[in-house]
Amino acid sequence: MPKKCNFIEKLREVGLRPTKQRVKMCEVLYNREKTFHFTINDLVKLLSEKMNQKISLATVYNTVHAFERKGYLKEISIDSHKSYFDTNTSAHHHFFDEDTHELIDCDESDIDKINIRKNITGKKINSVEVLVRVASDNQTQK
Amino acid sequence: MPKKCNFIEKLREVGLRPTKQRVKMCEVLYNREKTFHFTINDLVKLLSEKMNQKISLATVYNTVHAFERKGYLKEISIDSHKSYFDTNTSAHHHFFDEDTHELIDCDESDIDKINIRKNITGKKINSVEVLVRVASDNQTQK
DNA sequence: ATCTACATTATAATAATTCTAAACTGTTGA
DNA sequence: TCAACAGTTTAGAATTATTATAATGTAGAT
Ligand SMILES: [Mn+2]
Ligand SMILES: [Mn+2]
Ligand SMILES: [Zn+2]
Ligand SMILES: [Zn+2]
Repeated sequence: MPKKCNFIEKLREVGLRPTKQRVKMCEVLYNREKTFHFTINDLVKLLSEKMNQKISLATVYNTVHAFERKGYLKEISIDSHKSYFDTNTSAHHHFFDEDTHELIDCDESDIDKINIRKNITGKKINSVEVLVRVASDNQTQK
Repeated sequence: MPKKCNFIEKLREVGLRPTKQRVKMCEVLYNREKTFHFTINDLVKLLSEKMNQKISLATVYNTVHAFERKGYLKEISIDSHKSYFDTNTSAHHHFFDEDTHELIDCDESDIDKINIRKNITGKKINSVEVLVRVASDNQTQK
C-alpha cells in the first residue's frame, strides 16, 4: 500500500469502489511504518477514537474481508477465539507475546529457511509458517 | 494416557474425579493408536454416535478445558473460527489439509530443528511450532 | 441529471462458547 | 455404613464474534 493518501487509486486498481469508509480504513491500516496486526475490535476502536469516523460494524467486517480477498490483508490464526489480521500479506513468521497478546513479524533473517522432509501425496505445500510463543522471563509468578 | 481402561487412576492422579462422563471421554480420546485432532463438535458426535453416551455440551466443554489445564489436551490454532484440540500435548509441528480441514502431526524427522536468531528482550521462548498448509495438487479448479 | 450496480447501515440471525443455578454424585470420615 | 460436603453435571440462558437481511445511500458511467 502507498505511503501517502492516494488509496483511491489503489482501491480502484483491484476493483473496489473508493468509498469514504474504505479510504478511512486504508488510512488507519496502511499509513504507518510497520506492519499492523489487529482484531476487528482494535480496528473499530481506532476508527471511532483516533479518526472520528463512525463506521458500522458490518461495514468493518465487509471491508476487512473485501481487503482480504483482494490481497490487502491476511488472516492470522494464533487464537481460536477471535480473528487477527495482518497488513503483511506475505507468508512470514511471527513471535506472539503471550503476556500482551501482541504479534511481531519475523524478518527473513530471524529464522533459517524451514526444510520440510515429508510430503503428503497428492498435496502441494501452500505455506510454511512458524509461530514462536514468548512470555515474560522473570519468574515473578507464584 | 494409558492403552487400556484404567483412566480412573489417571484422572485421580491429576486430581480430577473419575466420573462416568470423564471416563467415557478418555476412552474416546485416548483409546486409539495415533494422536487425535478434533473440534468440540467432532467429540460430541463421537460420544453420542459411536459410544451411546449422551453428555451435555457444557460438560464436554468443561471437561475438555479441565483436561487441557491438566495437560491431557492441547489447543491448536489453525482456524480462528473454531477451536481444535490435540491429544499430543508436546510442542510439535503440523500439516493442515486445507481441502479436508484435517490436521496431521509431523514427526521429529519431518522438519529440521528450527533456529531462531532473534530474541525479544525480557522474554523467553515457550514454544516454536510450524504449520504447513497443504492443498490438492491437481489444477481442477477454474 | 439520471441510472444502476455496488456499499453502507441498523438490525436480526446464527454459531461458538461460557455462565447460572439447581440437581446429582464421588469421596471422606464419623 | 451413610450423612455431609465439595466437586460435577445439566438444561437452559447469556454472551460474544460473526454473518445475513433488506432498506437506503452513493460512486461512476452515460
Ligand atoms: Mn475469516
Ligand atoms: Mn480455549
Ligand atoms: Zn505479520
Ligand atoms: Zn498434533
